[in-house]
Amino acid sequence: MNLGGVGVNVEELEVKILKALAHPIRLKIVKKLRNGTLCVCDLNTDVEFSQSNLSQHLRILRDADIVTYEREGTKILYSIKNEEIIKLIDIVEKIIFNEITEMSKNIRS
Amino acid sequence: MNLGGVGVNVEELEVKILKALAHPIRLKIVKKLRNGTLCVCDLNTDVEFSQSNLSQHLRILRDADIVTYEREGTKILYSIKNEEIIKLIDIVEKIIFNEITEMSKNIRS
DNA sequence: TAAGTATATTAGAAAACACTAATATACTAA
DNA sequence: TTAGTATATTAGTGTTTTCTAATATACTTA
Repeated sequence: MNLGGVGVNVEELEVKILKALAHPIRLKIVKKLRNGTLCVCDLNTDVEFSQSNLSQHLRILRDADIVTYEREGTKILYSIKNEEIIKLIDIVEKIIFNEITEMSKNIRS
Repeated sequence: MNLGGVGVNVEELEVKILKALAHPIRLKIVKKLRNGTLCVCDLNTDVEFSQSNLSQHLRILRDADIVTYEREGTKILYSIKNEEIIKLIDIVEKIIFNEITEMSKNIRS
């Protein structure tokens, strides 16, 4: 695809989205944002990751156009940029839910 | 989630699916399989990747439960295990399509 | 059984990614 | 202007992923 003289590789962008979501911390961040806007400080309540680390993951999500942010006073508020992202995650959850349900059937039989 | 004494980490499985799809070659493989079953030899027509490399990527897709395979004579036929996977990819495509459409609007204005 | 075809596995080197610690930036309030 | 709070960036190191080349396995057919 080529728009206005700017070469764009669709597959590359698709992979970028998937890659950005394919990390436990980043997936957790996006899931938290599913319920609405949060500031970095809210996201940072997790002990699992350091502030620096969180910030780096947020950058990857920004670069992949998965989240946007805006300043509000001293805080930075993050939100999911695109409703479709939520659908994507919902589907992944559904896939795993079905998989586990299937597994449990096999275990019991 | 804990089923039948087997500890299962949902998030981990979700990440595994996303990770498996988050590679240009693997995404291409899955897209080819979207239209139906193919043998490794069909997938291997691409010059982009070697036989060995293809085989390794197929393994990753199998491990993530994205594809299944069955032998038919001398060939191995691969197919997508789960219809939901197709929906997932369709959504990723849609996200990028919208993104690019939006981009092109901004370029022209 | 031997040779051929299709596919998988292994080993090892190069590239990409992720984390920690330290430092920088950008606001706000005193 | 100074100090304080919130967030981002950088550098460096350890870990994971990816690729290539070589080899192994599993069928089939002569």
